Amino acid sequence: MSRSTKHQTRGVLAQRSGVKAETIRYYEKVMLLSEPDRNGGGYRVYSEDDYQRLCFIRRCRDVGFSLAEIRGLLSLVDGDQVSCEQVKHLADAHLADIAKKIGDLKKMQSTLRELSSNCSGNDVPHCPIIEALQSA
Amino acid sequence: MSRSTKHQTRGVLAQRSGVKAETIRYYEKVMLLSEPDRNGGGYRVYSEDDYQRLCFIRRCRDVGFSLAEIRGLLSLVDGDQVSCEQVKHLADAHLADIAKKIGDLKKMQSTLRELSSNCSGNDVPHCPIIEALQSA
DNA sequence: GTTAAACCTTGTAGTCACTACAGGGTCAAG
DNA sequence: CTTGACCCTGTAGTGACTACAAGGTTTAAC
Repeated sequence: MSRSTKHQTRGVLAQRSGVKAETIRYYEKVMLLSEPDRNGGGYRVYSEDDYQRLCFIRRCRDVGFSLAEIRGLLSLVDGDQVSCEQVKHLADAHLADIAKKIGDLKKMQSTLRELSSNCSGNDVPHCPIIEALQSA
Repeated sequence: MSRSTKHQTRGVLAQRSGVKAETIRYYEKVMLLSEPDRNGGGYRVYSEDDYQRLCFIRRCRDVGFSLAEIRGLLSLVDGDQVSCEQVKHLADAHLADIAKKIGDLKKMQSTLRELSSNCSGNDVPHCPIIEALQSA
């Protein structure tokens, strides 16, 4: 471990990882990240391993995993007990979640599009969108 | 107003509207619903107008409007100043939101699907999903 | 050497839209 | 008259942050 990799403050880690500095503190609080070392002034000092772990978390968030799901994935990684079976199960469950959310949003979209298409957008007192919502 | 329409307790309103009883109390707290009359024992007693308003709110929620957006729509309705212009603007802004959310979810979906397709799901120690998330 | 900016520290409170109690009071049926 | 289903209040919890306030540290410039 070179000296430079231990010189990362929270802000540097934030910039490199794309995770906001305050969010890093939050991840520490909810124990996704372990408590880092401190320098003389009490500043957090992060290692390259911390950086890797944070990037893993960010990528998981990017594909929509919840922090609870990420905790599960991390415990598999941490325990050296990574089996495809469990990971694929988590991923596929999450894919089902995503599909459901997309379905729900598409339903909203088509309903609202239909309402909107009946509405001229002119400055008239009777709005078909409102009327539909009032008595659908 | 007949006697029966003034006899609705919170539970009855909940059942009829499909909004949970606790949620009705919450809507009163955040002032989407005005404070209803009370009976001798202090129970809330709702009118048919309250029912209509609650259904309007529920339909708005069904198409994904936030409570803030609904507040905007309700103030237009309450003020008798419903112009298509403003309503359509709100609806179209919300449609843009929905479209963005669908886009984001689809991106997650395709990324995660690709990861998942590389994973056999067998009980082996190296999982390509995890490896991809660790070093993408 | 000092000073100012830019960073960091802590704890706490706010966001959104509910949901879930605890600890009581009221009402309707039998 | 008792039982059970409903209702009342206030408060705290959810998820995943975000935004302070009130201070301490570091670093760069002058």
